[in-house]
Amino acid sequence: MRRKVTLKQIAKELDISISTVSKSLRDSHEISEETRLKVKAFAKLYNYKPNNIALSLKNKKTKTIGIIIPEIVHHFFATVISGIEHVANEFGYNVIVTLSDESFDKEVINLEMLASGSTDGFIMSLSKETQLKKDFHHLEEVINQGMPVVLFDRVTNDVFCDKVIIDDQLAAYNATEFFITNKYKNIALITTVDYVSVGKLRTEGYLKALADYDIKLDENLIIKVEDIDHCQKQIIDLITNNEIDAVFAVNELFAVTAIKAINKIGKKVPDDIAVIGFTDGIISQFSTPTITTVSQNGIKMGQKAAKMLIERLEKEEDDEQYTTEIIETELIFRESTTT
Amino acid sequence: MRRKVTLKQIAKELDISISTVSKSLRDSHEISEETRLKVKAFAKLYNYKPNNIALSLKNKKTKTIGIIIPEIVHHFFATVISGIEHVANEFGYNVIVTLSDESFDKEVINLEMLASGSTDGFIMSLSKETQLKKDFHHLEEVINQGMPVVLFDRVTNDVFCDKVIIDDQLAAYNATEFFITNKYKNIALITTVDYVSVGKLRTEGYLKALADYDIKLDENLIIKVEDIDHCQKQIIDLITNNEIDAVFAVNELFAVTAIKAINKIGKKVPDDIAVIGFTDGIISQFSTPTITTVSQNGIKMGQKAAKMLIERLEKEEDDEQYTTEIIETELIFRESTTT
DNA sequence: TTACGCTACGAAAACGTTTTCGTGTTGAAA
DNA sequence: TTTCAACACGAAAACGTTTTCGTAGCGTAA
Repeated sequence: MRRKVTLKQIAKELDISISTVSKSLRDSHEISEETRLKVKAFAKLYNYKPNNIALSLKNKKTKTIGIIIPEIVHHFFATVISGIEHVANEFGYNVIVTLSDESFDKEVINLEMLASGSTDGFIMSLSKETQLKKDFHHLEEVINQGMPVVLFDRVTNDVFCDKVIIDDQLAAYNATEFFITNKYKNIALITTVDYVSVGKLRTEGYLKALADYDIKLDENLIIKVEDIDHCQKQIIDLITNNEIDAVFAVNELFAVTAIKAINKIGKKVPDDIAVIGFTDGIISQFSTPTITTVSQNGIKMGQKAAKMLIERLEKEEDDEQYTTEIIETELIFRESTTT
Repeated sequence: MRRKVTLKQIAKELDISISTVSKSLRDSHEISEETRLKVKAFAKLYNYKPNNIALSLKNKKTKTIGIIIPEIVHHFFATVISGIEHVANEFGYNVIVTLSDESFDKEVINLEMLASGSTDGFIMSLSKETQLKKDFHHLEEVINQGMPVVLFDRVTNDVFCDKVIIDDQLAAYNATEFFITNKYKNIALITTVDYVSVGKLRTEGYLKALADYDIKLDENLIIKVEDIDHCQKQIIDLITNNEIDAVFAVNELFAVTAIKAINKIGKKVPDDIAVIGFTDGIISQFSTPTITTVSQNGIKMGQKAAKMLIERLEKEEDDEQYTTEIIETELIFRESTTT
């Protein structure tokens, strides 16, 4: 077993000082060509690589980005990570991923762990519980310590930092508007409880579209799902007990569940009831019928977030000018709607 | 902006030595109660947290696990990460994730980056290109340097280390056997090219089942997909040009694509043609019909891999006894088959 | 001969910890 | 009064780098 070789060992072996070795490897002009080449040859032979930890300690930079998200087993978040990772890699950064499991406490613990020197900055999406509690002290703390934070998707106005979001309200508005202008009149909404920021915004978009087109709001056509794992009954009730011709769901899962419910009562998608979902994930692409959906482009969100963070990390003066980047969405038409 | 406070600053502020501060915080009996409490109060006030980097340097341990996988936008890998992350967290480890994008070079680069002090060990699944090239020097290198590696799912016999796999061959055998014993005779196989280790094993399981039950092998019923993004035509050809009553697909995507192809030519799943897939992911759960599939349990794989790695990390003497853990699979029956 | 300026290298500090060892002070036992 | 242990603390090394500064040796110009 050949342990990693250090500058000290090379120095000892070559009977020169550590400084000389370091300088040689960094091509300092202070060192004679002869020594320089000798050191480099030796280093190459022994496959010397500078120790990242030592470098981090010295430079007070880890070249590492901390990602804290509610969960990873969720296509959207996976795509965001993918986007972040690629940009990070390009700029010589690594990413360290932790999951909050939608828990406030875990989010705090993970944040504090990583903030103790492990990362240079954070890219986060808030846990449901955090959004519910509206407690952002942990974020303010790290920001106050000079660590940049970029929030994406599930963000809050109460924290001052860079953000990357989509215009959830507009996207929902557009989807609803599509239904309206295509003569659908009884448009149901399957959304989340209001404390989930994106759910609330999407609900608002739906409401605004109805209002703008003078369509009377029927509260019975709106359901707010609390527990995503047990949404089925709620959705079946909605479909069976109301005369509807269109469903707008604020995520894929609700959309596909709605479609299955519609099939179950003997109606057809899209002929009897049309469906639009949110998030262009695996389900939308492969369900039968494939689902018309609002594309969220997690990759692009991740890339943008990473770029914003790295840019802030690499410029020395910290300006307090925070920006909120809006990633454009588009309606992707598939089989669950007709035009 | 209140920067992170260090031992040195506390020492200076309290006019005592760094050692005393450190010992106080670690509840050393060497320190008088008075001093100890004073220091602790001060540390709490200023929210002192030991710097991870400094600790890593001193202890020669990072408490970090490196994960290198082909891609993250893939439900199975996401579940494995989830499993790893939770176990890691439980034991006080963080995980740092990098993606090889199925590229040998990126796998090597990432491995070397992280091996330079950033992590204590690795959990990996090999990239396709690596499996094709059969070049594992990078792995041998880090193992040789004393860093434990645990390979999962896409592994190789050429590297000596701990491994976590499922019995791909047996799982495929069982799926095929299910078809056979239920009177299906013309069983098609949609698999990958042979250099993907798991694809090859699953193919072997299929072949073995046919052989054991004296079913004549029809080469036309087997297709090996090279490019997963353009498998559609191949699959449609298979379905249209052959008299088949069952399809075994080595992943979800192939399975759902087959189902869509079957529907397109006017046949029904499962009545005309039954389908079994592999990997119990989102697609299998939400496609219409839902897909009978071999459950791979990525969570459990991740957990097991993390436990094996951490166990090796935490015991000082390194035995050279490597084990290969086999995670049991099960056939999950859904709507794409009848019994 | 003296003075000076290069060249080529080494010593040491710094990053933030932990830990070993040394030591001054105190109190009690002889 | 002397001796010794116990107590409470500090100095310093170590982890692996980079970088600043100091300097020995040498050649050259005055």
